[in-house]
Amino acid sequence: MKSERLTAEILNLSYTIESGQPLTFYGDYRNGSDQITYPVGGALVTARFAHMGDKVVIDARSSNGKSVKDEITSRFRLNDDIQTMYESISTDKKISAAIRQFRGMRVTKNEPWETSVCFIISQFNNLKRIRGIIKNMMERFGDPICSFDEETRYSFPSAEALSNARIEDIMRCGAGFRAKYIKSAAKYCTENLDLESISKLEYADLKEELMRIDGVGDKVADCIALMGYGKMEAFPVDVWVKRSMEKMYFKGKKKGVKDIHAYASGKWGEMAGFAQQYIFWYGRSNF
DNA sequence: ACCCAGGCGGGCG
DNA sequence: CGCCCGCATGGG
Repeated sequence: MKSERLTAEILNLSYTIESGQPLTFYGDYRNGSDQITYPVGGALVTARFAHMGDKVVIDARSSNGKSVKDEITSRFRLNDDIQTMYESISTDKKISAAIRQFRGMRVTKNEPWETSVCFIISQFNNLKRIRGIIKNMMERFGDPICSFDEETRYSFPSAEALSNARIEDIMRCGAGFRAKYIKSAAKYCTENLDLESISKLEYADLKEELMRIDGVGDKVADCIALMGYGKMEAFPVDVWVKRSMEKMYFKGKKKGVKDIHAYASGKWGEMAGFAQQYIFWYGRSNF
Protein backbone atom coordinates (compact mmCIF):
# COMPACT_ATOMS: atom_id res chain seq x y z
CA MET A 1 0.00 0.00 0.00
CA LYS A 2 1.20 3.48 -0.78
CA SER A 3 1.43 5.99 2.00
CA GLU A 4 -1.73 7.50 3.38
CA ARG A 5 -2.21 11.19 3.96
CA LEU A 6 -3.59 12.71 7.12
CA THR A 7 -3.86 16.32 8.15
CA ALA A 8 -3.61 17.98 11.52
CA GLU A 9 -3.21 21.42 12.98
CA ILE A 10 -0.86 22.82 15.58
CA LEU A 11 1.39 19.79 15.79
CA ASN A 12 5.12 20.26 16.18
CA LEU A 13 6.90 16.99 15.53
CA SER A 14 10.28 17.79 17.05
CA TYR A 15 8.84 19.13 20.31
CA THR A 16 6.55 16.14 20.56
CA ILE A 17 9.23 13.54 19.94
CA GLU A 18 12.06 15.20 21.84
CA SER A 19 10.09 16.07 24.94
CA GLY A 20 10.69 12.69 26.51
CA GLN A 21 7.60 10.81 25.47
CA PRO A 22 7.55 7.12 24.59
CA LEU A 23 6.86 6.57 20.87
CA THR A 24 9.12 3.66 21.76
CA PHE A 25 11.02 5.68 23.08
CA TYR A 26 11.90 8.34 20.54
CA GLY A 27 10.84 6.69 17.34
CA ASP A 28 13.77 7.14 15.05
CA TYR A 29 13.57 10.84 14.79
CA ARG A 30 16.13 12.44 12.55
CA ASN A 31 16.42 16.03 13.61
CA GLY A 32 15.29 18.38 10.88
CA SER A 33 14.08 15.56 8.66
CA ASP A 34 10.50 15.81 9.87
CA GLN A 35 10.35 12.06 9.65
CA ILE A 36 10.03 9.37 12.25
CA THR A 37 9.91 5.61 12.19
CA TYR A 38 8.70 3.45 15.03
CA PRO A 39 7.61 -0.15 15.53
CA VAL A 40 4.05 -1.13 16.30
CA GLY A 41 2.15 -4.37 15.91
CA GLY A 42 5.15 -6.21 14.50
CA ALA A 43 5.61 -3.68 11.71
CA LEU A 44 7.53 -0.48 11.17
CA VAL A 45 5.59 2.75 10.70
CA THR A 46 7.16 5.55 8.73
CA ALA A 47 5.64 9.02 8.90
CA ARG A 48 6.66 12.26 7.26
CA PHE A 49 5.38 15.51 8.68
CA ALA A 50 5.25 18.53 6.39
CA HIS A 51 4.68 21.67 8.43
CA MET A 52 2.99 24.61 6.79
CA GLY A 53 2.24 27.18 9.43
CA ASP A 54 -0.27 25.71 11.82
CA LYS A 55 -1.24 23.01 9.32
CA VAL A 56 0.54 19.71 9.11
CA VAL A 57 0.34 17.16 6.34
CA ILE A 58 1.29 13.67 7.42
CA ASP A 59 2.22 10.94 4.95
CA ALA A 60 2.48 7.60 6.68
CA ARG A 61 2.84 3.95 5.82
CA SER A 62 3.56 0.63 7.45
CA SER A 63 6.12 -1.99 6.45
CA ASN A 64 3.38 -4.62 6.38
CA GLY A 65 1.18 -2.63 4.04
CA LYS A 66 -1.69 -2.28 6.47
CA SER A 67 -3.47 1.02 6.97
CA VAL A 68 -1.89 3.29 9.57
CA LYS A 69 -4.57 5.98 9.64
CA ASP A 70 -6.04 4.82 12.92
CA GLU A 71 -2.61 4.27 14.42
CA ILE A 72 -1.37 7.78 13.58
CA THR A 73 -4.65 9.37 14.60
CA SER A 74 -4.61 7.64 17.95
CA ARG A 75 -0.88 8.00 18.61
CA PHE A 76 -0.83 11.76 18.00
CA ARG A 77 -4.37 12.29 19.27
CA LEU A 78 -5.38 14.01 16.07
CA ASN A 79 -9.05 13.98 17.03
CA ASP A 80 -8.43 16.16 20.05
CA ASP A 81 -9.74 19.70 19.87
CA ILE A 82 -6.34 21.27 20.36
CA GLN A 83 -7.59 24.85 20.35
CA THR A 84 -10.03 24.18 23.16
CA MET A 85 -7.35 22.32 25.09
CA TYR A 86 -5.03 25.31 24.91
CA GLU A 87 -7.80 27.61 26.02
CA SER A 88 -8.59 25.46 29.03
CA ILE A 89 -5.00 25.34 30.31
CA SER A 90 -4.12 28.96 29.50
CA THR A 91 -5.03 30.05 33.00
CA ASP A 92 -2.25 32.59 33.55
CA LYS A 93 0.79 34.27 32.08
CA LYS A 94 3.28 31.70 33.37
CA ILE A 95 1.92 28.71 31.54
CA SER A 96 0.97 30.83 28.57
CA ALA A 97 4.66 31.55 28.10
CA ALA A 98 5.41 27.84 28.15
CA ILE A 99 2.69 27.16 25.61
CA ARG A 100 3.95 29.96 23.40
CA GLN A 101 7.48 28.56 23.44
CA PHE A 102 6.47 24.98 22.64
CA ARG A 103 3.26 25.45 20.73
CA GLY A 104 2.36 22.27 18.87
CA MET A 105 3.89 19.88 21.40
CA ARG A 106 1.38 17.08 21.82
CA VAL A 107 0.88 14.49 24.47
CA THR A 108 1.06 11.17 22.66
CA LYS A 109 -0.93 8.03 23.38
CA ASN A 110 1.25 4.95 23.34
CA GLU A 111 0.91 1.26 24.10
CA PRO A 112 0.55 0.60 27.83
CA TRP A 113 3.26 -2.07 28.09
CA GLU A 114 5.86 -0.03 26.23
CA THR A 115 4.98 3.03 28.25
CA SER A 116 5.32 1.07 31.47
CA VAL A 117 8.79 -0.17 30.60
CA CYS A 118 9.93 3.23 29.35
CA PHE A 119 8.94 4.96 32.55
CA ILE A 120 10.22 2.25 34.86
CA ILE A 121 13.54 2.86 33.16
CA SER A 122 13.14 6.62 33.52
CA GLN A 123 13.43 6.58 37.29
CA PHE A 124 16.58 8.20 38.69
CA ASN A 125 17.84 8.47 35.13
CA ASN A 126 18.20 10.94 32.30
CA LEU A 127 16.66 11.16 28.84
CA LYS A 128 19.80 10.40 26.93
CA ARG A 129 20.45 7.20 28.84
CA ILE A 130 16.80 6.18 28.79
CA ARG A 131 16.81 6.31 25.01
CA GLY A 132 19.96 4.27 24.83
CA ILE A 133 18.68 1.62 27.21
CA ILE A 134 15.41 1.25 25.31
CA LYS A 135 17.28 0.94 22.03
CA ASN A 136 19.56 -1.74 23.47
CA MET A 137 16.60 -3.64 24.85
CA MET A 138 14.78 -3.55 21.53
CA GLU A 139 17.82 -4.90 19.72
CA ARG A 140 18.43 -7.62 22.29
CA PHE A 141 14.92 -8.72 23.17
CA GLY A 142 12.74 -7.46 20.33
CA ASP A 143 12.11 -9.23 17.04
CA PRO A 144 13.70 -7.96 13.84
CA ILE A 145 11.08 -6.33 11.63
CA CYS A 146 12.83 -5.03 8.56
CA SER A 147 15.77 -3.04 7.38
CA PHE A 148 15.46 0.72 7.18
CA ASP A 149 18.28 3.08 6.23
CA GLU A 150 20.52 0.00 6.06
CA GLU A 151 19.83 -0.73 9.70
CA THR A 152 17.77 -3.52 11.19
CA ARG A 153 14.76 -2.29 13.11
CA TYR A 154 13.27 -4.26 15.98
CA SER A 155 9.94 -4.48 17.70
CA PHE A 156 9.53 -3.43 21.28
CA PRO A 157 10.18 -6.46 23.52
CA SER A 158 7.01 -8.19 24.61
CA ALA A 159 6.21 -8.80 28.26
CA GLU A 160 6.62 -12.52 27.56
CA ALA A 161 10.11 -12.05 26.15
CA LEU A 162 11.22 -9.94 29.09
CA SER A 163 9.65 -12.23 31.66
CA ASN A 164 11.88 -14.99 30.31
CA ALA A 165 14.98 -12.85 30.14
CA ARG A 166 17.75 -13.08 32.69
CA ILE A 167 18.16 -10.04 34.90
CA GLU A 168 21.84 -9.85 34.09
CA ASP A 169 21.03 -9.74 30.38
CA ILE A 170 18.61 -6.86 30.97
CA MET A 171 21.33 -5.14 32.97
CA ARG A 172 23.67 -5.59 30.05
CA CYS A 173 21.40 -3.18 28.15
CA GLY A 174 22.39 -0.53 30.68
CA ALA A 175 19.25 -0.79 32.77
CA GLY A 176 21.17 -1.02 36.03
CA PHE A 177 19.16 -1.60 39.20
CA ARG A 178 15.94 -1.21 37.19
CA ALA A 179 16.52 -4.57 35.49
CA LYS A 180 14.90 -6.45 38.37
CA TYR A 181 11.85 -4.17 38.15
CA ILE A 182 11.53 -4.79 34.42
CA LYS A 183 11.64 -8.55 34.77
CA SER A 184 9.25 -8.47 37.71
CA ALA A 185 6.83 -6.17 35.85
CA ALA A 186 7.02 -8.43 32.80
CA LYS A 187 6.10 -11.49 34.86
CA TYR A 188 3.30 -9.63 36.61
CA CYS A 189 1.87 -8.35 33.33
CA THR A 190 1.88 -11.79 31.74
CA GLU A 191 0.58 -13.74 34.74
CA ASN A 192 -1.47 -11.43 36.95
CA LEU A 193 -2.46 -8.26 35.13
CA ASP A 194 -3.92 -7.62 31.69
CA LEU A 195 -2.86 -4.09 30.83
CA GLU A 196 -5.51 -3.87 28.11
CA SER A 197 -8.38 -4.83 30.34
CA ILE A 198 -7.73 -2.06 32.85
CA SER A 199 -7.97 0.63 30.19
CA LYS A 200 -11.65 1.03 30.94
CA LEU A 201 -10.98 2.02 34.56
CA GLU A 202 -11.31 5.54 35.84
CA TYR A 203 -8.05 7.38 36.38
CA ALA A 204 -7.85 6.85 40.14
CA ASP A 205 -8.58 3.12 39.92
CA LEU A 206 -6.24 2.70 36.96
CA LYS A 207 -3.41 4.38 38.85
CA GLU A 208 -4.00 2.15 41.84
CA GLU A 209 -3.76 -0.95 39.65
CA LEU A 210 -0.60 0.30 37.94
CA MET A 211 1.08 0.94 41.29
CA ARG A 212 0.81 -2.76 42.09
CA ILE A 213 3.51 -3.32 39.47
CA ASP A 214 6.97 -3.63 40.97
CA GLY A 215 8.97 -0.50 40.16
CA VAL A 216 5.88 1.61 39.49
CA GLY A 217 5.24 4.28 42.09
CA ASP A 218 3.21 7.47 42.12
CA LYS A 219 5.09 9.33 39.43
CA VAL A 220 5.60 6.46 36.99
CA ALA A 221 1.97 5.41 37.38
CA ASP A 222 0.90 8.91 36.38
CA CYS A 223 3.16 8.79 33.33
CA ILE A 224 1.68 5.47 32.25
CA ALA A 225 -1.85 6.74 32.86
CA LEU A 226 -1.16 9.87 30.83
CA MET A 227 0.93 8.60 27.93
CA GLY A 228 -0.09 4.94 27.90
CA TYR A 229 -3.80 5.25 28.56
CA GLY A 230 -4.56 8.82 27.56
CA LYS A 231 -5.78 9.93 30.96
CA MET A 232 -5.32 13.67 30.54
CA GLU A 233 -6.08 14.42 34.17
CA ALA A 234 -2.93 12.58 35.29
CA PHE A 235 -0.23 15.01 36.43
CA PRO A 236 3.15 13.29 36.85
CA VAL A 237 5.36 15.20 39.28
CA ASP A 238 9.04 14.58 38.73
CA VAL A 239 11.97 16.72 39.85
CA TRP A 240 11.55 19.08 36.90
CA VAL A 241 7.83 19.56 37.30
CA LYS A 242 8.31 20.05 41.02
CA ARG A 243 10.99 22.69 40.49
CA SER A 244 9.01 24.41 37.76
CA MET A 245 5.79 24.46 39.74
CA GLU A 246 7.54 25.83 42.82
CA LYS A 247 9.17 28.53 40.74
CA MET A 248 6.10 29.40 38.71
CA TYR A 249 3.36 29.20 41.33
CA PHE A 250 4.84 29.03 44.82
CA LYS A 251 7.37 31.88 44.79
CA GLY A 252 10.21 29.37 44.75
CA LYS A 253 9.19 27.80 48.04
CA LYS A 254 9.53 24.05 48.48
CA LYS A 255 6.29 22.14 48.23
CA GLY A 256 5.34 18.52 48.73
CA VAL A 257 4.21 16.40 45.82
CA LYS A 258 0.72 16.14 47.29
CA ASP A 259 0.37 19.92 47.41
CA ILE A 260 1.51 20.20 43.81
CA HIS A 261 -0.93 17.54 42.68
CA ALA A 262 -3.78 19.27 44.45
CA TYR A 263 -2.87 22.66 43.02
CA ALA A 264 -2.54 21.35 39.45
CA SER A 265 -5.74 19.38 39.66
CA GLY A 266 -7.65 22.40 40.91
CA LYS A 267 -6.15 24.67 38.27
CA TRP A 268 -6.29 22.49 35.15
CA GLY A 269 -8.57 19.61 36.11
CA GLU A 270 -9.19 17.17 33.26
CA MET A 271 -6.42 18.80 31.22
CA ALA A 272 -3.74 18.76 33.93
CA GLY A 273 -1.63 16.25 32.04
CA PHE A 274 -1.55 18.45 28.97
CA ALA A 275 -0.39 21.34 31.12
CA GLN A 276 2.18 19.08 32.76
CA GLN A 277 3.93 18.33 29.49
CA TYR A 278 4.46 22.06 28.93
CA ILE A 279 5.60 22.70 32.47
CA PHE A 280 8.00 19.78 32.30
CA TRP A 281 9.63 20.76 29.04
CA TYR A 282 9.56 24.50 29.78
CA GLY A 283 11.33 23.86 33.08
CA ARG A 284 13.89 21.53 31.54
CA SER A 285 14.62 23.99 28.76
CA ASN A 286 14.72 27.23 30.74
CA PHE A 287 15.41 26.64 34.42
C1' DA B 1 37.04 13.59 40.66
C1' DC B 2 32.31 14.75 41.70
C1' DC B 3 27.46 15.47 40.75
C1' DC B 4 23.23 14.48 38.89
C1' DA B 5 19.51 12.23 36.26
C1' DG B 6 11.26 12.33 34.18
C1' DG B 7 11.90 7.60 41.62
C1' DC B 8 11.11 3.53 43.99
C1' DG B 9 11.16 0.01 47.62
C1' DG B 10 12.29 -1.05 52.07
C1' DG B 11 13.43 0.00 56.71
C1' DC B 12 13.03 2.81 60.59
C1' DG B 13 10.96 6.07 64.03
C1' DC C 1 1.98 6.90 58.06
C1' DG C 2 6.25 10.12 56.73
C1' DC C 3 11.01 10.33 56.15
C1' DC C 4 15.50 8.70 54.57
C1' DC C 5 18.60 5.90 52.34
C1' DG C 6 20.77 3.06 48.69
C1' DC C 7 20.68 2.11 44.07
C1' DA C 8 23.60 1.02 38.39
C1' DT C 9 25.32 3.78 34.92
C1' DG C 10 27.22 7.25 32.00
C1' DG C 11 27.59 12.04 30.69
C1' DG C 12 28.77 16.90 32.00
